[in-house]
Amino acid sequence: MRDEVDDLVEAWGRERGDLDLAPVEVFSRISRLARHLDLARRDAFTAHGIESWEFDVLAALRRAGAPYELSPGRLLRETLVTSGTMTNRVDRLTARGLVERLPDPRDRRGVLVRLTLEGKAAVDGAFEALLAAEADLLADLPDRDRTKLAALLRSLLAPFGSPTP
Amino acid sequence: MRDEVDDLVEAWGRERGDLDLAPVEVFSRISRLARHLDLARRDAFTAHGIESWEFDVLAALRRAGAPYELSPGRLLRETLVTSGTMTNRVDRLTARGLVERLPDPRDRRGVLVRLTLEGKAAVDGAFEALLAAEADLLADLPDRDRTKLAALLRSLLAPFGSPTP
DNA sequence: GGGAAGTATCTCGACATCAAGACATATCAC
DNA sequence: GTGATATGTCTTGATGTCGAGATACTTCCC
Repeated sequence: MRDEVDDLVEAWGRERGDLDLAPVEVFSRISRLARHLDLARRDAFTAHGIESWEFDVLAALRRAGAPYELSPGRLLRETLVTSGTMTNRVDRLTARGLVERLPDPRDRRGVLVRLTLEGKAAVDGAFEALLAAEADLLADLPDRDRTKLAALLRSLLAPFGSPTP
Repeated sequence: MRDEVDDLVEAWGRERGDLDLAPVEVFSRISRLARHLDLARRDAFTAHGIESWEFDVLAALRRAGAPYELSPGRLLRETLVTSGTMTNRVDRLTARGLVERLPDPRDRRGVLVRLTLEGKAAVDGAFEALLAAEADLLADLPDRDRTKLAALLRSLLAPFGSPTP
């Protein structure tokens, strides 16, 4: 089975036969898969009326467990966006009634963002749809290969370290 | 070795133990690796004075082979951006002297974008830097594992088909 | 306690991208 | 040939993100 990257590597090989293109075989595929996944995610979510950036925020709150509250600072570290962006996102999610802002009782500088019941329902539905769509993409891969793939990816990802201190 | 996604899966497992999280083990790692790679790319390129979007365009021209010419339409299919974006990018690359616009001799609606000598030097230097940076990330992975990883990724990517008709 | 430094959040301006439409030229059917 | 449709590129307006700065509160140290 041939893929887009085989073409890419072939073209580079013609032009720069002097270089070792082995890294491209791995990383180009990862980048391209990530792009296709973004589109698949988008599709899965629009069926549930939410967008990818909304899912990112709601999912972080959902994973935190009851009472589904996190500070904006924690949220921006989880989702890797800047503070200005997070303010904007929380504004829009509040307007849609999926989250609400509360004063932080332990720090009067701070705020807590809390999932509403409606937000919890939305993120749970969207997550199930996402898992279903992703499971489809893995349908042809034997369990054994899937496990091996996850392990190899882990060994590449682990050195980057966790972004949540 | 533990990675960010192990934490992620653990958190989801606590909250939604009813779901099969196997797809997350694969696709979350791919998405996160892609993000880290973007940053690594950015670093490798800034040392050579160009930005990631510039590399995407210049590399497409470079891979095409001499005389390093492609139409804007072809470029936007290669780089997956819209036509407005490509117009803007070619404008800026032209201003920097890395590419030039020529009328297409075979179609008077059309234009050809051609790499300048300066552009060719820039993209070649940047590509070598990128390969070096990526090779570093693979340093701890035995050749055999790297090959296996590339093959598994290919089997996921192939069904998406080639974007260049 | 009082002042300095640190932390948390929000505001504002700049910018790259997208989506839709405008315009010019090519291609096809008759 | 002529008209209708398709194609290729550029323009325009809206939007989301980033980065830097502003503001408010807390914490640390003397």
